[in-house]
Amino acid sequence: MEIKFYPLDFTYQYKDGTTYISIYGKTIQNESLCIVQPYRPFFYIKIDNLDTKKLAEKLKDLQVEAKYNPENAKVTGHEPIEKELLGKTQLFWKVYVNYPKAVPIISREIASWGIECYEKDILFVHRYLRDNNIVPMTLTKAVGKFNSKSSLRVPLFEAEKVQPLSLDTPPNLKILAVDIETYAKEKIINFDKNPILMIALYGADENGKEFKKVLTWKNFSHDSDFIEFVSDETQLLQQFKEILLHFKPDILTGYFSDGFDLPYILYRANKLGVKLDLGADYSNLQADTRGDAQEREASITGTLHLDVFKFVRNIFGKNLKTDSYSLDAVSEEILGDKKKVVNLDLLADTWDNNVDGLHDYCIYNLHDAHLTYRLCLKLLYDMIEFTKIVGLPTFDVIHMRFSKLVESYILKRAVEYNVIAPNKPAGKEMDQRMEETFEGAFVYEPIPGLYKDIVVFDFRSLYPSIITSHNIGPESFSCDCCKEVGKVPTLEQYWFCTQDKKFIPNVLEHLINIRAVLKKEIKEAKAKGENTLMLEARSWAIKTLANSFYGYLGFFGARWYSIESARATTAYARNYIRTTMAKAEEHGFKVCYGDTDLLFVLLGDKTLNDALKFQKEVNAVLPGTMELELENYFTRGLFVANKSNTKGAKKKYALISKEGKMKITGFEMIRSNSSLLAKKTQEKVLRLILEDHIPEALSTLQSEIKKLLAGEVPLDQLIIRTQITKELNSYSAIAPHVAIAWQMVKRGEVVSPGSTVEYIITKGKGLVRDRAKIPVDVKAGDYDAEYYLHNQLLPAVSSIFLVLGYSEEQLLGEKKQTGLGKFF
DNA sequence: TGTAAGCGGGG
DNA sequence: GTGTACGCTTACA
Repeated sequence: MEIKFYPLDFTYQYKDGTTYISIYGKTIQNESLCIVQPYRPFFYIKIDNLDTKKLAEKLKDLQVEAKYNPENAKVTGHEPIEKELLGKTQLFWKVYVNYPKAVPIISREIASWGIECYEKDILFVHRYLRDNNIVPMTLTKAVGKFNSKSSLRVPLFEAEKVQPLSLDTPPNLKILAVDIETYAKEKIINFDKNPILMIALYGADENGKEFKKVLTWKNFSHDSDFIEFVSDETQLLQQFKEILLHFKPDILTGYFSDGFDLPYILYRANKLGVKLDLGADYSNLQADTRGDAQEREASITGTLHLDVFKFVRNIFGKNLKTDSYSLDAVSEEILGDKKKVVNLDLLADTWDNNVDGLHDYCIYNLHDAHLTYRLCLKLLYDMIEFTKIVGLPTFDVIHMRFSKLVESYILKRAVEYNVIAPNKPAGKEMDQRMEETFEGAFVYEPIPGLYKDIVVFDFRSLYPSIITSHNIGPESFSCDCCKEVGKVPTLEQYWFCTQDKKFIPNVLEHLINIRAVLKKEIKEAKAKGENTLMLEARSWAIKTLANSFYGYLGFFGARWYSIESARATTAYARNYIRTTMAKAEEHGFKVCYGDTDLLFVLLGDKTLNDALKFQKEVNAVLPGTMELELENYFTRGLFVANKSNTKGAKKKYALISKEGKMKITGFEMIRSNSSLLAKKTQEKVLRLILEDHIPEALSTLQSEIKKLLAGEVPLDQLIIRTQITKELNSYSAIAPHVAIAWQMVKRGEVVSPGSTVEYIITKGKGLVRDRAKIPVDVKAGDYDAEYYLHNQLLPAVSSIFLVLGYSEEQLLGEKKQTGLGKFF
């Protein structure tokens, strides 16, 4: 018979001389099951001029003792095969062994004979998926029969054939989020000493019905329908297990559940003798309780465990503004919702002495689970799209950094290209690679000033398009045929083949092509008013992956490492931006700025049409997929000088479009630790200047100064926020924010690293830190105007006015204006 | 100025 | 798990 299903989670086992892949998934009828199929472990060896007869004999007799394994490691067969390694087609043997763990054992032995072994460290499940082109999360077909004697928690299907059907993904997955609260008197997390006090679960069943629950083991009066009391911690864990087995989530999610919640649950369960055999095969919850918490992984066979934090840290965080990946910060940015505010330091005391106070903590606990659930739901599209491109289990994908994602994608494509993967570096080679460096992008030093009529061009996907257009990669480097014609500009000892398109640039080009198709689809779907979230997630996934190829080629741990390729890519990029600048000048344009792939051109007495003509001319000679795009036209742009000297600051400018939209880059005063007064004034002033109202900008600033000095600025505009980054007593210098933190501690509040303190600098004499006060204690007007003027307001705007010819003294009205307010 | 340790997340 | 293994900041010689 034939079944259609979506694969979610994978494992393998060895039984009676055969290794079976287990695929846990859901059928299109929404039923969970396990599909098993035999698959043989193997790796490759290079057969240069070896005596193959002798080698075959040796392999046949080879047997390596293997402790803790089902049997001694043996070779079970071999077959010759032609494959390409780093651009050269050569003869290899595919060597089969008796079980997956025999691969490293046997290959190590063969390597000691001086024979090169390849693909000996590719995970068995990954190997199976790639060789059979099976993509997790997508519609798949299996042919075989059900085994009525399944010893699993789900039906067992024995497959003769498993094959992909389409890229359709499961329509409804049951997600359950988990979050725990633990007893903690000190800051240190101690699995052994401190019990779990409550466990929150939030999810939705297949009908979309909300499920919410907080389990806890102390009674108190309350009116919440989601709280369930149990007798003790043992029962808490027991009930957690019952709920999981009853709810049967397809996806179990958590926030840092790999490193905290699940390891903690497992540790306590082991200590209290609760068996957490939650796996579909009755295997135990697997979680590391020791070692580096950041690198831990937790899993339940048959259930897809997704730690949202891991996905954010490794992959999604790049396009978030926040640089903290705490649940609070990430939820706020993605969901617009924050954690509930409770004092966790008081939880242990509340637990011991004031049970009625526990209700707030239960609400807090549930809310964390709810946030996690919503984050998982929101990010699931993105996780699935990476799964589909890379072709590996979602669990594995979210644990990968970009280098590994790129490599996994290349490895998948290597199967169809009949390419053998180069080995990972080890020992000396690794050390050597780590020392190799390469020059980055070119940034033009702007002349400080206010400019008008700026046209911004950018090279679309610069690095990927250079790699594909110039055939850059380890296989095409230093070929025999193109020494004269394939030279890299400014790096002439390097050349790349101009004859055949090689593997790496081919793979990347394919990625770029599917994105181009996708972009069209998105446009069409949008025109029809259709939901494009999934397509956009896919497009984003492909773009980020494509953009990572360049970094991958220069990454020391890469199989397809090629520092020359990375160097050539940036050399080409620098050359393109420079020659394009020169060409703009030839066309009579003045260039005011350029950075990596961006080019800022002044129209001067020319028209937008002239600029388009220039663009067309540039594009006419650009090779391959390279393209210069017109990004935008800005009516005004401001470039300021560095603080320490008069040179133009790089990566720091403000632009305004015809529609009045501002684009501000790099002005570091726009930071969370600046007061609202500084932020708002800076923005107002910038806008006025860019809108060509320089006198008004000046008068606005001066009236703000006047208000400030007169004590009329509202206190909420003067609050300064600074983060406490370490334990208070480890600060050697007592800055104002540390002084404030101590004040708060004296009042019984707890200030832990990571928390932000707020303060206002008040009037008076002496040290600034002694005059820092908690905002609620400050009376209106009781602020140190001079401090705010010189430490907040002026630093935010002085570099801006300096460009226009106004010194600080002039801003303060101490000197007459000598500035020119000139245009360039 | 260079290398080692330590943190991130979580209560 | 056919093991690894990130990247930045801070501490100290």
